[in-house]
Amino acid sequence: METRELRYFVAVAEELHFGRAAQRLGIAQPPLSRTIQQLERRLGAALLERGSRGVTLTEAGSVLLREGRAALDAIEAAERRTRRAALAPTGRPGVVLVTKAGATGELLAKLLDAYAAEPGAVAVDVMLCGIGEQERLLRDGRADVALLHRPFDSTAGFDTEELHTEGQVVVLPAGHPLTGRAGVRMADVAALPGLPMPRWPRLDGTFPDGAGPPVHNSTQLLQLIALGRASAIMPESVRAELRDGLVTVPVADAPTVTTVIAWPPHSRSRPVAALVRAATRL
Amino acid sequence: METRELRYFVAVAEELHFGRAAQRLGIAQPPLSRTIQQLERRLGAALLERGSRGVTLTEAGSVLLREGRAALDAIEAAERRTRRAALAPTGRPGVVLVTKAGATGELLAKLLDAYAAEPGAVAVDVMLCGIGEQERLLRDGRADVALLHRPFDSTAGFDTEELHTEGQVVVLPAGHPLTGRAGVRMADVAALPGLPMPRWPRLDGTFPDGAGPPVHNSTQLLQLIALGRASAIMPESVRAELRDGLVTVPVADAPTVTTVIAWPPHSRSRPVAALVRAATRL
DNA sequence: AAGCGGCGATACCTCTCCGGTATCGGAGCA
DNA sequence: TGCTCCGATACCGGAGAGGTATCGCCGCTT
Repeated sequence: METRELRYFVAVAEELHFGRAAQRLGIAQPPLSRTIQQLERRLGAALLERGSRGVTLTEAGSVLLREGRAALDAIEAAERRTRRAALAPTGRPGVVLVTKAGATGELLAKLLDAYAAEPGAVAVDVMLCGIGEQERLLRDGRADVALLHRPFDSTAGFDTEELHTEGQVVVLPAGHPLTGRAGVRMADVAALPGLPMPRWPRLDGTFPDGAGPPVHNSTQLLQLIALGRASAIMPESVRAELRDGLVTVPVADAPTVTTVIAWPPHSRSRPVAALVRAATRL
Repeated sequence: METRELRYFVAVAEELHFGRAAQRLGIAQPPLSRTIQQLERRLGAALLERGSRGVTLTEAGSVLLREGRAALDAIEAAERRTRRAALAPTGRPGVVLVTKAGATGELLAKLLDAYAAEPGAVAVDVMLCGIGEQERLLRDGRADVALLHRPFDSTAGFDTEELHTEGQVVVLPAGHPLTGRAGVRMADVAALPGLPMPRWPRLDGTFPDGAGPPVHNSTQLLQLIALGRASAIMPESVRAELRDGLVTVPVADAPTVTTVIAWPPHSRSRPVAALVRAATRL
């Protein structure tokens, strides 16, 4: 199977429309139709059901969509990492570390310091990204290593080491009645009147239904809380970056949050290994 | 990057010789040279150092070899799993489970029974293979799920669930002096006079250096032990399949062996998920 | 029922590029 | 100074990728 065929199929499977897929690929529709037919013939499998009511995926088609995306990511990763390896004139390509903006501020600083002190340390580019983007960046080779937070981020398919585990706190506007309490439970804060939990965007950019305000990053969120429009359950370490007007109360039965360092299993290059070693020693 | 280019590069990188690589690929040498040059130009990276003393990999080349192999495996896996999904006329493709021959006999039987009792269970093809082959089969799509044994097998890049943990025992010929002991330590059995530890083949089929007899499977090994030519440290569960003339003694400080069920992270098809669920309920 | 629009398949052409053969050029070696 | 080994280059023929024009089918409209 050629990369081109796979790219074409994924486009059609995502659009479920040959014309639009062709446009997206920057080619005409007939060669696309022909390529997909060829692919189906070579695989000996019907991938698409062409009804008059548009195109649908067969069972085999949805398997190929899932697996094909992963394969295309792997190819893209190979390409990008090779390019980066070649850029480094000294034979020591830099490492790209990705983490969520606003999280792990202190831990990250300590990690970078600890690694930089090692003999043979190479440059570490820090990349900050939004919620849920890290996995994709790690998978397609734009990043080499990531700091993830379980259970929010999925670590499926990566090697990981646990770095830090912490409880969660509820963040409230100063002066809220619960503020005086030494600790609360999930049930106490699940539906505070007038202070709904915020909604975070999904990977495709849309928001789930619900009462809470949509937010894109933790700065927005903290501001909304200070304004008395929301409350949120967050890892303890947000305390370090709290502004005036915000108070935290520990939530006894909230799931604990574990910060892990993650990397693609095949890419255990020397710099990544050293970075992981430095991290586990913190 | 096209699959063809990647396949060609991997062949050359493995052979370190354009002529032999071309032969292996079934093409002539000139188109191969040309394709590699094109790939290098498009990547903007020198992949191979052409010296008069043969070909060597550059830093970027070894990155592409590592990543490229993974990518090719992913493509092969996509192809195979799609073909298999299409073969099943009922919309319920069978699942291929792979495990080492001679291991996990009882556990496997229980797992298959438990899964078969589930509603909507599909056919499970059991594949038995040699040491260290499972990971490759899982990665390139010939298998969907595997029973692995940590710490012997690497689970890098797979999702896993632990099923069973057990200690290890030393297997000795009946009548050996240590036989009467209730337990021993690693130091006691590390170098028994006349009973060396066997040597298992590496992935490439060669054997490490050492005194012990080379063996390919546990039947051979147990026979050699019965003949008084070797001893071995193995998981407790071998007791179930011991023949006459063999005795086991627990080894207190041997690392414990964990049987895990593993699957590729992207391939969480419904049948695989059901199989994993059945396994964790055992 | 006839007409129309949307969409994928087909027909046919062009040109790129893949693979083959023949040959070159440089490095080691006798 | 040849000889050999090996990768690069030159050049050619054919498969195939992509383009345009058009067909055929289905559903909707009037």
